[in-house]
Amino acid sequence: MDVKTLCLGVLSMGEASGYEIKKRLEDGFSHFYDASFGSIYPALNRLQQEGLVTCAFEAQSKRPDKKVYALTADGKLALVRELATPPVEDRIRSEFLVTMLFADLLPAGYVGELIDQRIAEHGRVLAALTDKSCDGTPAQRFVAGYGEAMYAAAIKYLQDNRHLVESEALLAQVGRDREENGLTPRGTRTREASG
Amino acid sequence: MDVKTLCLGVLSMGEASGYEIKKRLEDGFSHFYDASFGSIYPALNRLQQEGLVTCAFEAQSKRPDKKVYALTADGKLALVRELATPPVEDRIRSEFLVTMLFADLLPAGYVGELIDQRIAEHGRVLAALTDKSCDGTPAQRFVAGYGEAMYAAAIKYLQDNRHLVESEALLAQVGRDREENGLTPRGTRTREASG
DNA sequence: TTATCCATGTAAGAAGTTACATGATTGA
DNA sequence: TCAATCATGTAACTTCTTACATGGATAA
Repeated sequence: MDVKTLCLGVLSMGEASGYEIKKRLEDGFSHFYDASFGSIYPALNRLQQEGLVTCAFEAQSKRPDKKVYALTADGKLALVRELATPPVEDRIRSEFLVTMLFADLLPAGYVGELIDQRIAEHGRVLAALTDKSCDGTPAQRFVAGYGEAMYAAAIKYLQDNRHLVESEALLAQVGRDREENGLTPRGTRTREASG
Repeated sequence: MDVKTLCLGVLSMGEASGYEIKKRLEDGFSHFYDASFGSIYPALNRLQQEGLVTCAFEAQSKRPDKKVYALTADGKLALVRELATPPVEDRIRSEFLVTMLFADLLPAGYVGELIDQRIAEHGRVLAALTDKSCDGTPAQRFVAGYGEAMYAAAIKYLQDNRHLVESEALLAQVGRDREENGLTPRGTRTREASG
């Protein structure tokens, strides 16, 4: 699955311009898939070449001209075929969690700030999703609700367990343990060699 | 943050070869960040050129030779500097959720199977994480626990709400609604134009 | 005997992001 | 007056994945 499929999907809910596709991805998709203009516009052009979408040029006064795309029968087929291939596993890339994993290398206050920010940001997204999960098709509510459940669980977990990465005393101890075990710059290696 | 930083991070917990770094990422990181050999080996070579890691060659009998990397003082500094820059938002790419969003284009039975598989797979990962969240540093338990919380919430949500994307009657209705609104192949556009 | 583990590396390519170019309109 | 919205597109670049090359040891 790639940006082309994503465009086909958005278009299956109604015709749209590239710009509008991006907007619709932002509010409704953005927590589990995203794409930039730099990938959407080329994708739409390729899709048109392949006959999977049609394009209607619309001149507008007071606004830049628009190219409104719509699915063709072939396009809908291609979308269904794509959707019928088993989805690959979720790919998640969380710099936040990497940072938390090495929290003992950072000032506890900074770690606390990061968690505060994260809770606040998740709260905002959660509120936005809660609005959305009331209307739309059942499938749209399902997906919005999924996001809600995830963000709510994340907030709760962070609140209940932040002490694990914020406790200064603990962190200092871990720091000392590390000195003893792993981080000597060189030369002291034993074990593991010459098996 | 990139694979180089990830390598520095793993090495901050103890020296390792490229192969071992990959293994350690797989069990402990893989649910929120991953990297392939094709990115790890070049990363380690660059890191060595930059003086952020040292490399000890270890000849092994009965096994291929090994290159064991260890952080230098500069490397640890670089890691801390990286970790101190605010993490970018999580990037999540879920083909599963995209598929769910367009579930009405697919046979309900197939959608049900996908959900069953997802619940089973999440259950496996959850069990693996539960083992891990008992030991390790507090930070490691924090991150493993975060994963646990997410997978548990996902499983519960799927069980409680799968009817939203599996109900045949509803889906058929949505399908008909779509015919009427969006998917006419071309020409019928009104609204939205010439604003 | 077949597959998997160990172990490193390169090269080609996919897929996407960022930054830029262009420019009127509108709201703060 | 400054920023944001609308609107499309290209080019350079980054980053990572996949596939390949190599090959002994071991477990099923």
